Parts: sequence; structure tokens; C-alpha cells
Amino acid sequence: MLRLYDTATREVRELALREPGKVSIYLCGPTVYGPPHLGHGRATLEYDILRRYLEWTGLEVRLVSNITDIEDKIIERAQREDRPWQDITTKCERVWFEAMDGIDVRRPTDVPHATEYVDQMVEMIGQLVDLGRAYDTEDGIYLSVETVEGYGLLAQQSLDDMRSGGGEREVFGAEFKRHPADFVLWKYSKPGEPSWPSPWGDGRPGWHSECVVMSLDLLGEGFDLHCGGQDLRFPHHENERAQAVALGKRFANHWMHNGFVVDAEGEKMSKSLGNVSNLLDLIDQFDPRAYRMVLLQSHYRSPVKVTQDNVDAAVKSLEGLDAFAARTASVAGGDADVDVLDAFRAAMDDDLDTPRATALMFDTVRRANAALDADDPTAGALVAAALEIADTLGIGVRGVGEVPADAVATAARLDAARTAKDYATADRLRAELQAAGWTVETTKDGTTLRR
RNA sequence: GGCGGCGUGGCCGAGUGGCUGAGGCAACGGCCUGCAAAGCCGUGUACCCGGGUUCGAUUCCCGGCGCCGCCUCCA
Repeated sequence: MLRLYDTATREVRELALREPGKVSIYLCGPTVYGPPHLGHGRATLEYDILRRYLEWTGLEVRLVSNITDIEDKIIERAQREDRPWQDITTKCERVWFEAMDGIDVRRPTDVPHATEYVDQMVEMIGQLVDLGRAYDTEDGIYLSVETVEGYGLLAQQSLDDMRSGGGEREVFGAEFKRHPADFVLWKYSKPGEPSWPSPWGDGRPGWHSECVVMSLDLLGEGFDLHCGGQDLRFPHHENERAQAVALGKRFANHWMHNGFVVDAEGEKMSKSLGNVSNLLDLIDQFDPRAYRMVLLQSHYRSPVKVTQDNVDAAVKSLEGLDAFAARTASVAGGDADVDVLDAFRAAMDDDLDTPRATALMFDTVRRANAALDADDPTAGALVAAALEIADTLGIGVRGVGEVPADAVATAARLDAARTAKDYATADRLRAELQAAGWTVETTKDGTTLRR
């Protein structure tokens, strides 16, 4: 069974399932106001790997991931560009999923939108007000964090400690709040801003409310796993949890957070730094599988450097995998080596140790190649195991694929020329094929072509 | 000021009180090959510094130095 680090308990512990055979996961999705960046890519890729692995073990996974389609930054951009805010959200959502398709991240099973849940948010906020845990101000409705037991669990810092030091930071909405950590649940709208009706006045929901309402609606109380980037740990996830606790509801049973994407100097990547911080650019300029490979080779909780060298190395390693797939395309697909698969499972069950799993995969490829070279009958099982691991990790390994008839014919003539020891012709034909973009591999069994 | 993390070979990046300097990339040597390509085999005297614990520490403890993250924008 999978053991995962839990941010709430600060230990690696078994991911207990509420319902046997089924996993319920909530992943905080994007706010759609701009193009997806590398950080988005990392989070979605890490949880895509988790999901594929869970499914491979035979579990039924329900993965809910929201789209935040109403938020201050969306409104700001709409005003700046003088166009309807829905224009921005629909366009950005489309681009988002194009990018996800590009890196082969499977769609979540459910994609709720914040704007579809405003009524339920209003209802929830009403309950919090009734309970005396939220209060009205001229600015909006705030949650009183002092009324929440265990506030600071995910921040790993008590409310008292949180601001015990450097208090020089500006506190947003300080003039209205009872406590600096209180956060807005409902924001009253200014003229011209999108708004929805509520018992307290027209406005829009605060960012932290949608995920509570949507996760509880779609997954129900005590769902298995809540995940997202490290940066969401506090305040976003803390504040989600605070609302659920304030309501007296059981929330996520396990909290998972992935590490940051950092630049060459080790500093957290922000939108304004680095020339490939846009995910679409990365997909465009390199093998779209490369980013996944880079991530697989380090642990999901570690910071990851996305640099030219890293990406280049990943691209090269993928080429090796593709060559392996091409070479083994004709190897009969027998049962995968059980020991290898067991080792794979052991690695993944150990807090998703993808570096170990990936090392195992490459090592299995090496062993399979050696067995193939030696005409060893165990080769088939090793080939099957290596390819099964690659598939489970979401690495779309490219084998020979479709080769057009004329290229096949040229390859056949190449082989004929070699048999006749007419090497001048053979070399000419090979150069011809290479010029057409083919990787030509000539072996004693004949010539194979791949892109 | 509070809380947390990190410092490993040419690069990236795992890991462990001795059995691994995993794995990827790069480099060098060899095998195979008509030549290439692919593949295989081999080559690298590492663990920030100073103490301590120990038969033995890169791994545990203490103290430094350096870097990073969070403390209401953020995946």
C-alpha cells in the first residue's frame, strides 16, 4: 500500500482509503488569467504520475481539479484590457487544457468551476456567520481564525508564532480584520465588477472558499487526499481547512504538497524570471515528454531545476528509450518480470520514489538489451517490465510507428545492397533516408527506421 | 524576528552508520559493425567546514559557513 508524506502530520504514513478500492483526490487547479507556467506543469505532472500509478495498482481514482474562474487577478486583467472577464477565463482555460494535453496529463475526472458554485459558497458562508465564526465588515465577510481549532496545522506554526517576528509586512484589509490572519470569504463588489447576490450584499467569493465547497460536494467529507504545490500549503490550504473545521466537517485525510520549480541559481521560479517559464514554450521548443522525465528523476518534494542542461539530458534519455522500444517492437509481449514489477511497486509505495523507479526502469532496459544481445530467453519478460513501468509513469515511449511504403522499400534496397556487398549503394541509400529525417539502424536482422 | 529545508562526481540527482559513488547526461577505453546507428562491457580515490559519539560517519549529535522556502500574489 502507498505510503505518502502527510504535511499535516509531518510524517510518511499510509494513505488510508475511506472506501476500499477507491481513491478520492482533490487537486487545486489554476486561476485562469494567464498562460500556464512551469510550476503549473510540475504540479499537474506530479499528480498525473500519482494517479496513473494508483490506477495501475488497480484502484479506482476520482480526481477532482477545479478551475478558479473568478478572482481579483482576472478582474484586473479584464479592466486593464477592457474586455469581458469571461473572455479571459474561457480563453485561458482552453489554453490550459491544450498545454495539459501537450504534456500528456490526463484530464481530471471532474473539473468544477468556481462560478458554478457561488450559491453553495454563499450558503456555506451563511452557516459560518450563523455559527459566529465569520463576521461582516464594510469590506466583506471574514473568517475569524481564532475560532478555529488548530489553525496553523499546515503552516506548521501556531497563530501566536506566525507574526511574532517581522511584523513589518503589510496586512491586507487590516483596518477591517479582528485578527491579521483572518481572511475574506465574501468580497463586496465595486461598481463595474462582476458580482453575485448574497444576504449581506452583492459581491464575489474569496479564493479559499471554492475548494472547500467543491471538494465536499463532489468527494464528500473525509476524502482521501488533498494536494497542490508547496505554495498552496499556506495560506490557501490552511484556510480551506479552517473553513471545514469551523463548519464541523471532516476534511481531507491526507495532505500532499509538491516542491517548487527553481531556476539555475536555486531560486523559486516566478513568472517574471527565466525565458522558458511558460509551459507552452517548453513544449514547443523541446520534446514535450522531457519535462516529465526531468521531474521523474527527482523527488516530488525536492526543488527541481529546469535548465537547458537538464532538459537536454532528459531528451537524450528519451531517445534511448525510443530506440529500445523500436528494437523490441517485434519481441513477443509476454508476461512482465515479476521481480522488476515488485521492485517498482516498492519504490513507488515509498512516498512516490520516482527517482528509484526511474533508475529501475533504465536498469531494466539495460538488462533487457544485454539479454537480447545474448539471445537470452529472459529478455521478453524484462522488455515487458521496462515498457510497463514507462507506461505507468506516463512516458509515451515511441517505437517504430508508421513507416511509409516508399521508405520501407528504400530500406529493403539498402539491405539488398549490403547483402551484395555493394556498400557504396548502401551508404547512398542510408544517407537518403537520413536526409528524410529517419534514424537508420542497420543490424544483421535488417534495417529499421524510426523518427 | 518566528518556523522549515538544503549543501553528494564534469552537470543533474538518489541514497546509506561498513554490502551503491543508484540512475540519467557528458567524457574516455574496449567489444560488436564493411562503415555508421543502436546496444553491451569497463573507467570516476564525492559526500560544505570544525568538533563529538562510534571498531567505523557522507549518513547520528553539537557548533559554524553558505544557499533556499514560508510567515496572507503564487502550482
